[in-house]
Amino acid sequence: MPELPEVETMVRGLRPVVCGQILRRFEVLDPLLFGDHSAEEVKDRVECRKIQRVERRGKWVLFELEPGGGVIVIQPRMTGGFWLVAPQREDHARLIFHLDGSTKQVWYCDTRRLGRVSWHEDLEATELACDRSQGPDALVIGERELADRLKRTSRGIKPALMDQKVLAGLGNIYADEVLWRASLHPSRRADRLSLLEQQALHAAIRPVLEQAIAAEGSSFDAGYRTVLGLEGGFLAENAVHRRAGEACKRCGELIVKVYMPGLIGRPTYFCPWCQKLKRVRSR
DNA sequence: CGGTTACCCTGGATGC
DNA sequence: TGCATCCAGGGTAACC
Repeated sequence: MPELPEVETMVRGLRPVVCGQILRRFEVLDPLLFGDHSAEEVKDRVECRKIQRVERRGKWVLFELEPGGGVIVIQPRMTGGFWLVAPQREDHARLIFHLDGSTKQVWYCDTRRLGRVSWHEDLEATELACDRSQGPDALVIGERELADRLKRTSRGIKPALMDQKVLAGLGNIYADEVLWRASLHPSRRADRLSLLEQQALHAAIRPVLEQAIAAEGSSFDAGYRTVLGLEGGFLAENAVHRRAGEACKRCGELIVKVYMPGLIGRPTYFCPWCQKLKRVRSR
């Protein structure tokens, strides 16, 4: 479910309600979600501490507690999400943050239970953990840095963009949208883009993500919702993802859906006219 | 080492 | 209706 725009939307929704509040009780309904530190251990450290800030790094949510409380890091992965209102499916609730404020509790729900919860002693340790599995955030990365990182892999440009160690935040939906905007075929080799193509690619990332954030992310089926239970609107205005058979907004060619090697079980959508794999030789 | 796949999970949609 | 199969916003361990 959540890629960068969805997680950013969650964080923006959580901040005004959660920041400055004491985390009275950290109720753990599903201890399977925890990593190095057990649920009990985390409870001991975070309960009765003030939540100072809520931040996003790539697709991760960071709850920074007052000194001594460390940092709770939640990776929603495919189906994790936060609810300020009672969740649609209360049986999918995995955590409950009990607070003092007018919003008494914040639910964390995760249908498929693929999400993970970790805890780190302080900001420094959190930073290290983030850097170990994530590259620069997609909203922050510079053109040169992106180009340098793409030069280091011979994979297709789409799997490279989805690799969180290359840059953090893009997933299946927004990789498709960024590549369409930059007019690049998803199977182009990441290390063989021209300078112009590198520039076009970098220039496409921010506008796509910002438009998606403005729309509060992408919802379909029973998946992602905002913290208030609302659907994100981006898939009503996007270019290619989940639009197989529709006309390309740029050239009118029909959007296709393919499964590319290296991306198991994840469909790719693109415009075969705008996003050509090979240059057509003119004669 | 880098690239690819197998697998972790569950529920809704689709097909027979 | 009932049951099997497929599908899905992610990430990582294990394999070649």
